[in-house]
Amino acid sequence: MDAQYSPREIERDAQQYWDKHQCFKAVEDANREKFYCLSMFPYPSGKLHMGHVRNYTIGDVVSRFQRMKGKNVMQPMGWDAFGMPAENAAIQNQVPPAKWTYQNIDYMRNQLKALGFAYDWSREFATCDTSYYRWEQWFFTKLVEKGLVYKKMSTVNWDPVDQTVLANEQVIDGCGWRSGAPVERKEIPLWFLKITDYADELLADLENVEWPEQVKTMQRNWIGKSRGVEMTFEIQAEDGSHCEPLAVYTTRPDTLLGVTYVAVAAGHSLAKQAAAQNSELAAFCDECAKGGTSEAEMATKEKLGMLTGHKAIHPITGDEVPVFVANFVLMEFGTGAVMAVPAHDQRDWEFATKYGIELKPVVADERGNTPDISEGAFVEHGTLINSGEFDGLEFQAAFDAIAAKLAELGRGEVKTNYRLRDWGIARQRYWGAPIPVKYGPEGQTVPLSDEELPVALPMEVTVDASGSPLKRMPEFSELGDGWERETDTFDTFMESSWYFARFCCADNHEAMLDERANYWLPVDLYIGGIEHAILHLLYARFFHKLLRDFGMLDSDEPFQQLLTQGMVIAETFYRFKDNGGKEWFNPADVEVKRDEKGRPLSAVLISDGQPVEMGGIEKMSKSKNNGVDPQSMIDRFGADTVRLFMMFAAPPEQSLEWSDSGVEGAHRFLKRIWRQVTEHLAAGTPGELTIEALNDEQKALRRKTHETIKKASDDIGRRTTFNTAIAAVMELSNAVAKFDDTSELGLAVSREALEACVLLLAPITPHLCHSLWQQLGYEQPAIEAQWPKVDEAALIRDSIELVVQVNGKLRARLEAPASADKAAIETLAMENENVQRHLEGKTVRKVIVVPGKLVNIVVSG
RNA sequence: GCCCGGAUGGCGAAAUUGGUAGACGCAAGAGACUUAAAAUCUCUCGGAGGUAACUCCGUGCCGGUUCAAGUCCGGCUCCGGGCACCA
Repeated sequence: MDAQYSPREIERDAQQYWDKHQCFKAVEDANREKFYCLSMFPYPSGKLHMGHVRNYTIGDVVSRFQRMKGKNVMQPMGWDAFGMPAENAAIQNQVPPAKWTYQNIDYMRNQLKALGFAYDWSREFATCDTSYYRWEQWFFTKLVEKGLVYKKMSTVNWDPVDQTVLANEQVIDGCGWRSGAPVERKEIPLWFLKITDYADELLADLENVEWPEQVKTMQRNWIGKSRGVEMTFEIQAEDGSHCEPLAVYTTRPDTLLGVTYVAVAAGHSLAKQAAAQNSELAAFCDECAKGGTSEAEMATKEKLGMLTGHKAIHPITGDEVPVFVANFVLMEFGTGAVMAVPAHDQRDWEFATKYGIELKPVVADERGNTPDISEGAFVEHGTLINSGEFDGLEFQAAFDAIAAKLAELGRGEVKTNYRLRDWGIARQRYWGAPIPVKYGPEGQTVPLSDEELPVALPMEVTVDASGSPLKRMPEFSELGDGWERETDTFDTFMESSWYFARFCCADNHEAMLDERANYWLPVDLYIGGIEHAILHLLYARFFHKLLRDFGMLDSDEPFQQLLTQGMVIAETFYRFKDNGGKEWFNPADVEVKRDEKGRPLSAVLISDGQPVEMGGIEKMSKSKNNGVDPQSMIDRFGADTVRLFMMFAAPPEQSLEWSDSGVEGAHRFLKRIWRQVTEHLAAGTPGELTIEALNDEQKALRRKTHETIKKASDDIGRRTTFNTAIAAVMELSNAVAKFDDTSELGLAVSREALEACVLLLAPITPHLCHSLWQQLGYEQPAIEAQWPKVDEAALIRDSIELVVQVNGKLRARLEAPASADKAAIETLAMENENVQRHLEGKTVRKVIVVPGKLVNIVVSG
C-alpha cells in the first residue's frame, strides 16, 4: 500500500467504482424502509459556492449514514433554473438566458460529481425544461377550474425611466437599480393563488413536522391568525355627499371606546373620493405612492397623514372622529383602514402626538389607575375605564361584551383574520414558465386546454432592460381572431414548490406525478438555508396540500424533518477608491499579519505589498469579493478534506467561518488516519479478539472504540452535530496513536479501533474510507458496509470519576467504584483532604449526591 | 419598524435533561529529528496570584431563581436572517 495519501487518485478510483456499479440509483422497494434525503436544489448561477458545498455535504453525510444503517436511500439533485440572474447575464453579455443557464448547469454538475455526492443522477432535471414546467402549467389550469386562482389589482415597483417592473431587490434606497430614478408604486392586474384558503391547515400541521422550533414560530407568526372584530363606521362627508361605511378590523375591541380617529390607505376608495375634491389631499396621496412596496420600507419610513375632512361616526357612542389618509396603512392588508386608539397602541400614540389628536385612556394599569401615557402608549391588557357600561370589565369580558353590543347594533361581528396574504404568482419577466392563459376579443379570460399545452418559452429572444421580451413578440402573444396569450410568467417559487415530488418520478412524461411519489414522500430530511424558513417552505407546504387535494399525493406535509444550515462567512478586505467607494479584495490575494498571540494586526495585498483595510467577517458574496472558490480547495486538498472541514468547523445550524489553516488541519487529520492504517498493517497480523484475555490498557482502548461508535451514531443520526462526531473519532485516533501494543491481541484491539474510525468517517470522507477499507482486506466495498454496532459490554466501567464541591465550588476529584451507593460516595467525599480543609469550622447543612457526577456539600458559618 | 435567532480562550468550537466551563481542532511558543527546510513527533497554552499545594476571577451587559446557571426567568446591548417580485 501507498505510504502517501494521494487524494487525487483515491477520489478518482472511488468515484469510478460508484459510477460503474450505479451505487446510488434508487429503486422503489416496498419491503425496505425508505429514506428520502433532499438538499435544496441550487440556482445555476455559474459555479458552486461554499454555501452549496456545505448544504450538499450535510445531505450526503446523512444519506450515506442512513444507507449504512440499511435504509433504501434516495438522494436526487436538480436545478432551480428560472430566475433574474439569467436575464441580467443576458443583458450584460448578450448570451441567451437558456444557453447561459444550461452551460452553468454543466459546469456545476461536474463540480458536484467531483465532490463525490451520492446522487441518483438519473432523476436530474432543470425547472426550465419544458418537460418539467409543462406540468406546472397543466396544474395551474386545474387550479383555475377549482376556483383557487384569481386575478386582482396589485401594487408593484415601477421604474418610470426603464418602463419596467422592479423586484424589491432592484430597488435601492427608493430608486431603480439601473436607471437610478425614484421608484413609483403602480397598480396592475396580477394572478393570485388562494393560499389563504389553506391558512388554518398550514398553521395546524406545523404540529406534525419535526422542524426547528424557531422555523415553526416564524411560520406561525407569518400566518398570523388572530381573533378580533370587524366593524363599520358610518362616514359623514364634509360636503354632505354619500359615503360607503368604513370597515375596520381590530384585535383590541376592548379599547373601542378609546378610538379618537380612523385612518385609511392612500389607495382606499374613501381617500380617492375625498382627494377628488381636494387637490392638497390628492397631492398627498400621490406622495404616498412613491417609494418601494417592501414592508420594511413602509414600516421604517416616517409616519405621515392628512385629514380628509370627513368624519367617522363611532359605532357605539355615536361621537364624531376625524378620518385621516395615512402612509402606513396598507391597502393590501385587511380592509385598508384602521381604527386608532392612541392611548393603547404605540404607533397610534406617535401619530396622535405628532398631529395633536386627543388621547383617551380606556384601560387601567396594574394598580387600577388611569395609566401614565405621557411617554408612550399603555399596551397591556387590563380593566376598562372611561367606557360607560363596559367599565370594570377585564380584557376577555370586555372583548365579548363590546363584540356582542356591535353585533346587536348590526355594526360588527367577531372575525378570525390572517396576516397571510394570497400568493401573487405573476411576473412581468421573460425567464420563467409562461402562465397558460389566453384573453379573448370580448375580454374573456380562458385557461389553456390540455391540447394547447404546454406553452413553451421561446428560446430565440433579445433581452434588454426594458421589461419582458414576450410582450414584444407577436409570434408568441398573438393567437389570431383577436385572441392574445398572457405574457406574464410564473414566480420561480412555483417551480421550487413541487420539485421534491417530481424527483420521485421524473421520467414519467404522461403524468405530473405517479404512485412512486407516495412511496418516497414525505421527504425524510430536508436541508437548506435558514433564509428559506418562511416563503419557500410555506409555498412548498401549500403546493403539497394542493397536490394532495387533487389526489396526486397521500401525505399532508412535504418535509418530515428540516435542517436549516447557517451561512458560510469569511473575512473581507478593501481599499478606498478615489471616488470614495470601496474596492474589495479576495482573501486568497491578501496576507494577514498577526501578533505573537496570533491576533490579526493588519493585512497587505500580496501582489503589491501595500496595506488593505480589514472589513470584518461577512457572508461570502460576490459584492464583498470574499468568496473562497471550492474548486481551488478541491484541487489543492481533495474533496474529502473540503467535506471534512465543512462538517468539522461548526455545527450545521451555525454560521461557518472559512479558515485556510482549518482546512489544512482537516487535511492533516486525513493524512494521519492514512498513516495510522498503513503503519498498523505493516506491524503484523492481528490475532483473534479474545475479550476475556484483554489487559487493562486493551480494555480501555476497546471501551473508547465503543464509546466513540455510540457517540458518533447519536451525533450523526439524532443530533446532526457532525462536528462532535468527528471530534470523537479524532479522540479515538489519538488513543490508537498512544496505544503501542503490537502483540497479536493488541493488534486485534487497534484493528477494531481503526476499522471503527474508517466506517464512522465513511459518510463524511467516503473516498478515503473506500480506499482504506479495501486495504484493510475487505472484498465488499465500504459503500456496502454496515454502520458499526456498539458492544454494550465493552462500555462497562469499574470505577467512575466524580467531583466534590463545597458550596458549589470544585474542591476535589475522586475515583469511586461504579458500584458505590450514595452513602459510600458521601463518605469518600468527606474523607478528602482538600474537602476537609474547606469544611473546617463550618456546619454541614446539606449534602447533595448526584450519582455518577458529583457531590455538593452545603455548609454555613 | 415588525417576526426569528446568536454572543463562551488569540481563533473555530465543546459542555445533549440545571451538575467538573473550554473536549476536538486551528494559531502561537518551547523542544526532538534534520546539513537545512518541509513533513512528523513531544510538551505548554483563559486571566491574575503563588516555589508549590492551591486560591481568586472568568461564558456580551444588569438583575433574579437555585445546593448548583454558559444552560432557566426579567430587563438591556451588539450582530445576523426574514419581511411577501433575490433565490
